[in-house]
Amino acid sequence: MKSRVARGKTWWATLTTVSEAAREPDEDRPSGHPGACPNFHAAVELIGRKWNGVILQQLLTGPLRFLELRERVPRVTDAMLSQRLKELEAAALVERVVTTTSRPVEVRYKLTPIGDRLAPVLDAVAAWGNEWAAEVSP
Amino acid sequence: MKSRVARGKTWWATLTTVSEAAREPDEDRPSGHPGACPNFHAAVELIGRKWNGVILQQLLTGPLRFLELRERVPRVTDAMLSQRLKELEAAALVERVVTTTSRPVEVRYKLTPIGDRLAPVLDAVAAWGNEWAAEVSP
DNA sequence: CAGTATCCAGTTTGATACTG
DNA sequence: CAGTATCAAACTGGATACTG
Repeated sequence: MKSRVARGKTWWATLTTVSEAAREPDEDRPSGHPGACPNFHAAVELIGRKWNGVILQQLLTGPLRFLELRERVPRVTDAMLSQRLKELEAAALVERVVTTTSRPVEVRYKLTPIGDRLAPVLDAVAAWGNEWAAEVSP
Repeated sequence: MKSRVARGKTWWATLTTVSEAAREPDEDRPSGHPGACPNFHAAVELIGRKWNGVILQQLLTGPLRFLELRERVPRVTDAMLSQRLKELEAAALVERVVTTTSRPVEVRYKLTPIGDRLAPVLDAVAAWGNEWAAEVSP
């Protein structure tokens, strides 16, 4: 296998760029009404993808190594975490930084600037999540 | 088949309540560090679930009927939309209102109060989504 | 440590057709 | 209109074992 970012063939892996998502057909709505914004659509499904929200939330606290991340994300497996990190890297939200080339290597995952700007978004989700929880289980 | 909310057996359909989600094991993190908040985890994956984000966004503009919703949510199918609406109803975000009992019946889906409070959250996601799109495709 | 490869069961989706 | 039934195909996630 050649490239990183290969196996994670997912809904959006079929799009190479966000701009493609932006061109997301959306056809079949002949005239008028607004319909959903493709950017929103892509964004919400990316961060809501299983594990991604939690991974991102943890990285918001600072760069983490693979194992650190794994122990902070409850039931995730190596394979899942690895795949999700590749997807997030491809989406330009996360950067993979090799700290040491001497073996064993040290790798850190850190948010990119745009990834970092997710902070208020995830905070808003977390805040709502608590209200929701309080609502549903009084 | 008896109950509404039956077929959509999904990750979180295995939890009956949000409070159960809150008790989500999270075990295996013996001591210390914060780890992810289960409320956040559940919330982000619920709204990020395929179609849910867009459905919710559309309902934020006001109550909609089944077909209105379907035409506003790009590629969704009847079956998917129906299933998602049942899940959102079970999650207490959406309320199903039967407007007319005379045939053909008229049904409207509207957000509950807690569902309505998602507005700022989804706005934040949308705003970020646009920044992200601009970033990735300049 | 930081992953990858493989296998595979279980879910999720999508098409299509049909009902009250 | 507002869905449900059914079936096949696609994708996902998890376990296990292995590498540099």
